[in-house]
Amino acid sequence: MIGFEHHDHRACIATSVGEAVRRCDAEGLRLTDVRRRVLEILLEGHRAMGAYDILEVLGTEGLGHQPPVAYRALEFLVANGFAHKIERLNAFVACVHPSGDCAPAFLICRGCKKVAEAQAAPTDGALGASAAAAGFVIERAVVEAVGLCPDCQSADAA
Amino acid sequence: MIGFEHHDHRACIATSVGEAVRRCDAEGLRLTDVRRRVLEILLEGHRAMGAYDILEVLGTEGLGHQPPVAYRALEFLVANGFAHKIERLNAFVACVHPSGDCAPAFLICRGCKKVAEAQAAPTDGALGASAAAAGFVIERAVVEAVGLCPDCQSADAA
DNA sequence: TGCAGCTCTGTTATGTTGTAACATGTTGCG
DNA sequence: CGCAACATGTTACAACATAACAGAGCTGCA
Repeated sequence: MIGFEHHDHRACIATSVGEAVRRCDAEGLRLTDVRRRVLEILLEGHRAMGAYDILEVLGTEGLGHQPPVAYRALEFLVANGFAHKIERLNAFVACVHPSGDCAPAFLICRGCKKVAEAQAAPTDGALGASAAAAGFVIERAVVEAVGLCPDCQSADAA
Repeated sequence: MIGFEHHDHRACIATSVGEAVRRCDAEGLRLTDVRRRVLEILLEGHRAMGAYDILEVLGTEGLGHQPPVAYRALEFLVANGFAHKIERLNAFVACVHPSGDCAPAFLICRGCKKVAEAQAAPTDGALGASAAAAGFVIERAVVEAVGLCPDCQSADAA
């Protein structure tokens, strides 16, 4: 899992964007300026960002001032596994996994809004058993846990 | 789990409302007309309903025409465990458990919008382990799985 | 009884998030 | 080139949610 530990952001962004470029190339996807820039913005923030937050940044760079610009780029990124939507926050985060297929679980810090992405296998365990018993077929599942990250626990205690 | 099987709705509603009345009484909570009616509306629908759907019903009954009326009642119900919010749908469902404290997981049918509520223990298993490893303290977690219920699988196949 | 404090309700207005629809570029390919 | 497919720009609006304040009604207490 990529978590709350501090790390080299610059390198993290470069690596992730590089991966995205490579995968788009391999799969015939078009990582255009806007899409790439939105991915970078998400990676730079390394936290959940609203579509309008992103749009504001795009605006200052002359890459579009209207909501659909941001939403379309985000739709592309989410559809292709480069980013995820955090329903609870109406916000988006970059995916931390190079591969395209993941069943993410999120740890959302209510203090600093940072989001860590863990891997979950929600269809295993109690939920999968319940679903199977009910005859329900799970296609996608999201897990969103709210709590406090180590930094914010310290701040809270202080 | 309460799932997609057909059942006696009337009895289901009466039981749930009765439970709510009893618990509010015991805990000094005020289940007012609006709040009680909203709970009934959710139970009658037995599916995820938007705040504005509920407001529309309230409106025809002279119980308020403005968004805050519905949102306030829903806030009360959610805060006290009588209902849950489905983030993915921006919608609400009645809780099917008599007790006040549950860690719900939802099976959301993308065909008919019905929602089944299962119990999950998200803090166990892989997610709990990841969180512990990162030093993250989980306070609440929601699990929302999207798929097809048995009825809609049949309809899909047809 | 009266009134002080609280909770709940009613209402206006507005903020936030997300899309439909259509016009205009841009790219790749025969 | 000329077409088809995809991407972007723009307008307008729909859907979801809340801030802020006014008034009604209960509760407890002197």
